Amino acid sequence: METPDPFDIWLPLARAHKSILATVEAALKQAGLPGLDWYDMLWELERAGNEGLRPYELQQKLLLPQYGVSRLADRLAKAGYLIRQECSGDGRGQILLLTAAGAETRAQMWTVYSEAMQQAVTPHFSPGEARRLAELLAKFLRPSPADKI
Amino acid sequence: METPDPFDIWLPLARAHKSILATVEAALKQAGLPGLDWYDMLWELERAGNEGLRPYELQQKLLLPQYGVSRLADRLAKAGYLIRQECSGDGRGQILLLTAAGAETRAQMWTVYSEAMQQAVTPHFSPGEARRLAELLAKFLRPSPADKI
DNA sequence: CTTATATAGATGCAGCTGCATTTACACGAG
DNA sequence: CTCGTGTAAATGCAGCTGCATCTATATAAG
Repeated sequence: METPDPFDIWLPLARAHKSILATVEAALKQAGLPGLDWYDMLWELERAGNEGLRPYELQQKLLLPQYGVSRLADRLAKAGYLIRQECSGDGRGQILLLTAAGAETRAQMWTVYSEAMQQAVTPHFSPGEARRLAELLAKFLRPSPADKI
Repeated sequence: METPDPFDIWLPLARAHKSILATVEAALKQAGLPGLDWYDMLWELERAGNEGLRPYELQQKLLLPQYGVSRLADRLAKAGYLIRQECSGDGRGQILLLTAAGAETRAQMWTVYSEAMQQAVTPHFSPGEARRLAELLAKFLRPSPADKI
C-alpha cells in the first residue's frame, strides 16, 4: 500500500485557506467592517449571552494565545463592542460582555461574511463533493486514532 | 437538492490549517530553524537555480504582496541566504539568487518540515481518505466553473 | 529629445504578534 | 497568619504586516 504524501493535502489546503481568507477579509474591509478575528470574539460573546465569558475561556474557544485575547479584548472594548466586568468570586479575573453595539456590528458582519464565504467556496464543488469534503475535514477535529492516552 | 453550507467546509478547514501550521512551526522553532515563509522563498529560489528569480516572480509564486517579498528578501539577505544581483536589461529590477548557506538551511528545514507534516496530517486519515481529500482540495486550485472568461 | 504613464522595488508609519516578564490574586501547607 | 506555588490577565520590547507613498527606471506618444 502506497503511503500518501501529506503535502498532497497540505499544499492545496494552505492555498485554499489563503484564498478564502483573502476573499472574505477583502469583502469585510470593502464594507468598512472589522476583520474575522473581531468577528470570532464577538460571536463567542454573543453565544455566551448574559453570562459573558472569561478571557481564558475565549482563549480555548478561539485558539488564541493569552496575550492575543487580552489585546483583542482591548481593541473591542475601545471600539465599544464589549465591556469588562469585575468577576465576583475571582479577584484576578474579569467577565467580558457583549454590548448592543457589538451585537449590531456582528450582525452586519455576518451578512457580508456569509455571502463572501458562499462565493468563495460553493462554486468549486458539487453538493456531493462539498458534503464529502466537509466530512473528511471534520476528521481533523477529533484527536487522531494514534493519540491514545 | 439541499444547498451545502460553505461553513461546513470553512470551519474545519480553518481549524485544520491552524493546527497543522502550529505543529510544523513549532517543530521548526524547536530545531532552531526559520519559519515556513523563509522556507517557501528558499525553495522557489532553489528551484530557479542559477537563473535566480525576480522579486515580482516570487510575488506571484508565493502569493505575497510586493512589500512582503521585498522585506522577506531583506531578511534572507541579511541572514546570508540569498544575494541580490543587478538585473542586466532592466535597471529597476534585480535578480535574487540562493547562496550555498541558503540551500543548506533549506535542506535542514526540509527534514524537520516533512517529518512534522507527516505527523500532523497522516494519523487522521486512511490512505484512501487522504487521496480523496487531496483530490477534493485540488479543486480549489483551478478557477471555479463559474469563472468563465 | 521631451513628456506622460506604467512598472520594479523600497520605505515611513501605524498597528499587530510573539516572547518574556510582571502584577495581582488564589490556594494549600505549615 | 505567612509563605510558596499556581493561575488570570496585562505589558514592554522587538520584529512583522498593511497601507500609502516614494524613487528609479522603462516605455510609449508626440
